[in-house]
Amino acid sequence: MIDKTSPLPLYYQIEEAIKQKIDKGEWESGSMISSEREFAEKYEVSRMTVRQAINNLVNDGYLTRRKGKGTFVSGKKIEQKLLGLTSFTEDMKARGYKPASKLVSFQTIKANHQLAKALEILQNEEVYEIKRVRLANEVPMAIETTVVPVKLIDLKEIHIKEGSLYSQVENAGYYIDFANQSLEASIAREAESEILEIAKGAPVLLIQRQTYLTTGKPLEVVHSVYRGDRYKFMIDMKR
Amino acid sequence: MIDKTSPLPLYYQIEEAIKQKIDKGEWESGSMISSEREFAEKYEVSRMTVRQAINNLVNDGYLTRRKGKGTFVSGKKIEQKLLGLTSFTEDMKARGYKPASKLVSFQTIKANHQLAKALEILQNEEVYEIKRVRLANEVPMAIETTVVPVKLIDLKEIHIKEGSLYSQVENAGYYIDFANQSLEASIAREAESEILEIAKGAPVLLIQRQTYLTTGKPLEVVHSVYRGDRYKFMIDMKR
DNA sequence: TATGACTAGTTGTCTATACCAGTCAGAAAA
DNA sequence: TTTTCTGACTGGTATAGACAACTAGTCATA
Repeated sequence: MIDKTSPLPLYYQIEEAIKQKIDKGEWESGSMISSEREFAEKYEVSRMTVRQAINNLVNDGYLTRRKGKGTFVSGKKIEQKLLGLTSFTEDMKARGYKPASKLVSFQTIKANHQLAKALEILQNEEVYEIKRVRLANEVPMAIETTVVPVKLIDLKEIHIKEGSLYSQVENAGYYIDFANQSLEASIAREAESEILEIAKGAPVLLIQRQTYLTTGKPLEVVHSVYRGDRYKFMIDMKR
Repeated sequence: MIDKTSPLPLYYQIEEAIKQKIDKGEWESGSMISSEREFAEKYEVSRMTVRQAINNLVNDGYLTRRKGKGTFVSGKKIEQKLLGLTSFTEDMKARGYKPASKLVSFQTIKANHQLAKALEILQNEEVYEIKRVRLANEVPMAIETTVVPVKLIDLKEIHIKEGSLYSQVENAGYYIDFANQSLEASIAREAESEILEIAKGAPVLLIQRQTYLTTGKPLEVVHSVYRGDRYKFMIDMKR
């Protein structure tokens, strides 16, 4: 299992062994792996060597440590990777604007055909629809609509107002598996142009994101409309 | 300098101390920092503790280790980060389209005021202007215009046709320091609409990138126009 | 029935030490 | 003078052990 005579470092061999188990799906997202001491005993190496292997996997996003509890297989994170493009709050702060988010509406509606298909639920099933306006220095910059199936999770408006949807999802025991996102230029429709205070037909950026859970089911569909005249996506590569 | 009675871990205090020196510019890119053993002696901690601090900074991209030589303040990376958004070729392949790039023109022109300012050269100085059309399955998807000061590097058309500008830049002994990129929705102008085979006034995505060398001078200005109706930026987050 | 103390388990931090593996400059040998 | 070797430096790997901080369950007690 581990070859002590190999020129490959021990920690690296352990790292690969663990990574394989995860990639093959033998160890599922959210499940606890052996403790550091157990690994050390099993592979007949010191605990620090096991820690080095695990550290690398934590850095690569494969594992998550919880002090006092253990080490767990990560749900695949999207937040960091999306950040560069979609974390409006961070983005605005970095540019010296005051970001704000206004909850426009929070309601349960019945899924139409398109939504039902995207979320893999039946037509007319209930979904939460969360509409927010994103502001920079009080100026509306984008409309963001998030849709989540009701049967998946019990959402409270109060929590939406302050915290992250994703933390509520993890509390409910779900883990995000992957997401895909698309971005395209388009033209403002009437309802959007009013909220964004731009002319109908003005250029806008559409961003759509679909997020999937480890269960294989979709968690959410997010639809964002950014005004094209004021909002520039800036991506700084300064380190 | 380091407070051994503080509840903050020692490695963390060291980490912050080093990070500060770098952020403040006291330690320049490419310069060597003290060896691990020197830090250990200076802060009166064990070498392993210093290593933990340095490890974190290496993971964050602040430092680079070179076995047998020392630990150095990193140059800032861009290519990987740009990839997700701008490597048209990879992007198209991943989606199963056949990407192609057609060189429309390669010429030296005199910089106008705006270009001169962006590239930090004098007005009317010579610059290379490289215009390409990006195709997917023979359909034009984007126009890309790259402008580089002539005095910076000796570019050959033949090399532009096949290889990367960046490899030529590194061959000439220049290194990219950082870049910034902006992305916005806009409307196609006449010249663009013709090449992209869309209507004048149709929505397009504008992407602008400015790249800087470690010398502090700008290397290039890249201006891209993507058609909004056909091109979607897809960003997959599958790990 | 609650509450609090204890305990066994986890990861987190830190030490002191050892040897390995590159790098480079200067001393020694050719 | 040129080449080779050696030694002193660098980071890389690995050990064994200690104690701290945190979690969750058990068990005795009020």
